[in-house]
Amino acid sequence: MIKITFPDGAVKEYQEGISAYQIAESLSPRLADDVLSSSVNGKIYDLDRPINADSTLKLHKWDDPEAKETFWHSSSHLMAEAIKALYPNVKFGIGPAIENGFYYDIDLEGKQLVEADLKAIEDKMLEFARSKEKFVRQDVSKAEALEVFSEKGETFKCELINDLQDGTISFYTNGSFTDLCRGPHLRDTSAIKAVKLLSIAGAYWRGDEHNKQLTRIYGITFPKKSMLDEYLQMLEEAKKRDHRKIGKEMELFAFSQRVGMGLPLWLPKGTDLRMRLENFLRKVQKRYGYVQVITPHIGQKDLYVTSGHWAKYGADSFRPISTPQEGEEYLLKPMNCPHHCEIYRLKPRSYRDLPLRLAEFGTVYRYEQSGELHGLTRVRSFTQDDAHLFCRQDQIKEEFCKVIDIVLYIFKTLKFEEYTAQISLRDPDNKTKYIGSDENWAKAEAAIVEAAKEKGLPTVVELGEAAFYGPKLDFMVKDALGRSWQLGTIQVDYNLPERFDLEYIGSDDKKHRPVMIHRAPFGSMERFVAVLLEHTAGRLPLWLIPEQCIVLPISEKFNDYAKKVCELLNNYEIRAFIDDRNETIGKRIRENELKHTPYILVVGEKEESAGSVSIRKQGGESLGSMTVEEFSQFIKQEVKKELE
RNA sequence: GCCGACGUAGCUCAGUUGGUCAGAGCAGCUGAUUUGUAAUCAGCAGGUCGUGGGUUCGACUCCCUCCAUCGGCUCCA
Repeated sequence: MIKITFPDGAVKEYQEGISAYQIAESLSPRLADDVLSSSVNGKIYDLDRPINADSTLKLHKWDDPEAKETFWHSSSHLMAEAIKALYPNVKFGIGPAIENGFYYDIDLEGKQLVEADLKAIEDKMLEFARSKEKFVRQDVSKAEALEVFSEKGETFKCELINDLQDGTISFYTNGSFTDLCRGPHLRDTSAIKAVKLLSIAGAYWRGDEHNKQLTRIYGITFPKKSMLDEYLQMLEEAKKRDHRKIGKEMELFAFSQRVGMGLPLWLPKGTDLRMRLENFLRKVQKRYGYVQVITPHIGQKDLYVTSGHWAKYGADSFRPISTPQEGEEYLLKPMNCPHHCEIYRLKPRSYRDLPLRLAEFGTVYRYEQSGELHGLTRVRSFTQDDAHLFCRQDQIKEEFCKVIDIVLYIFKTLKFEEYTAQISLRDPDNKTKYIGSDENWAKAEAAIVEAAKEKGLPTVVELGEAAFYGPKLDFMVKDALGRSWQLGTIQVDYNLPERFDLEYIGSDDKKHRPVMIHRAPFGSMERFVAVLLEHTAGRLPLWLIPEQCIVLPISEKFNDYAKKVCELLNNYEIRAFIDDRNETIGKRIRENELKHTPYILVVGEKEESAGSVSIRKQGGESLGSMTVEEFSQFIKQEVKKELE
């Protein structure tokens, strides 16, 4: 007998070799129907795989991420089976579950697959799903695995097998399709009731563009048809929140082919919004002891040779700008740090001067490949809310904590409740690709981990994701379609101080090397505005929105009064506008509602004689009438509440 | 850059198997109307149907090139 411990702490005894599914059956037939996957001793485990020792057991139903992963992983095998049935000559790459669904990379041997072909694959998948094919696990030796797959001509699989440890290799078979796979999988295919293949894309084998490009098919499946319908509905809804659409509707920003791709044009309302965000951050930064600087948009090539960026990124950047003077070359600045380093170098610095916090809303230019550009989230010209903190080694953690405070204050004010903080550390197996001493790296990494822990951030640690010059902490937020975007970033840098030979005089009267911290709480103004628009679906908070209220005169007779109201409100620094078009009041209300204007002020005879405005809140709620002064006080209160 | 999708007025979209198919709504302009909380009425104007080739008696419709946009991949200081 073996002891099985359940998540609630209960312990039950079972026959050795019992499966998770049998245990579920013993608990309740209903549970056995719903359970899709299990974790044994914290590792995801096939429901039918025998359990041979005392273990902890967790049964996963659809709502658990583990269940979805198993479900979608099995679905990718089901898709592979269908594709193999329809196109027998294909070769397979990898086919994992992803956050929303799954994909499989396939070498179609020259055959072109277009979206119209997907329907046939979907139908085949459903056919196999209905025939309730078991997922059968088989442990194999490395030699055996290689033999099986090389016989089939599955060169990609053989490459994978070669990298695996003998004794850890397993196959899974569903129907006539056998795949190299660690598992786990569903018991059989019958749980997959709804299938949708979403798109075809090219993807390079092992993510390397020097390798062969395979065809990647993305899909998603559900245990119920209604869930698929809901999901597709959700995708439609998300499209409505696309910042590119909202930005166009609200006239915030635009692109022009003639100006150039990826070069955003900020329109008057967008500029207004952006400046308000910048001022908001300027105020916060001032409280935290930052000083503002302004540096040029170009710099001599030598500046970037010194910083090391020319060697590392020069080939993939905008080409140098040459001048009438022979041999003179300038680069569009791809970052602000080298300029700031030069400011640091202007005079001898004392340990008493540190930390020196230089901030700049610095516009930078980076050459992104054309296919990479995406609205405001990925552009070729953008403005970082940049700052560089020059500090002593022993100040790193405190400075880090303060930056985290700023980021959290911004997130709180703008109601970004869902974010993760990604700590990117060195790849411990490949330390050579990083600049800086082992000792310094270790110290910096420890400081970041401690600071994140102290601030209670929801963190994930990614090994090997660090920049070449230092570890970093990134704040990731999701857009309308669930894609993750990096916003705020904090990075330690031991490299630039070295390269620019930065120093300070310590209390010991000796020269020391300062540490540099790069940080940008918004990330970039462009990306931040994009994510903010998707997050709020264009319903920006009152303190930020370009048009806080709109004044509607009932008829032409009251245009003068409406103008007066508007001017008065503007004097109170309230962003009020007037809509005196020759349209019915009903139409003007409708259109301003559709624009999500927070307050609509209607003025007619009653209001003019009382010196008041009649207030309609966005959505239709009436707030009665107030004098112009009362209303301006009211708006100020509301704004104050938002910024608390 | 690569794989796939798409490209008709400023915007959102119709346009059946190639033959009055160049259309609608909104926006714009002109006029009427002077409005009390989600669409007043009438008229006018707007497009070499992304570009350049080709097939055809005839192409928005079929084929090819290129360009742009969109979904991915690679990359992201």
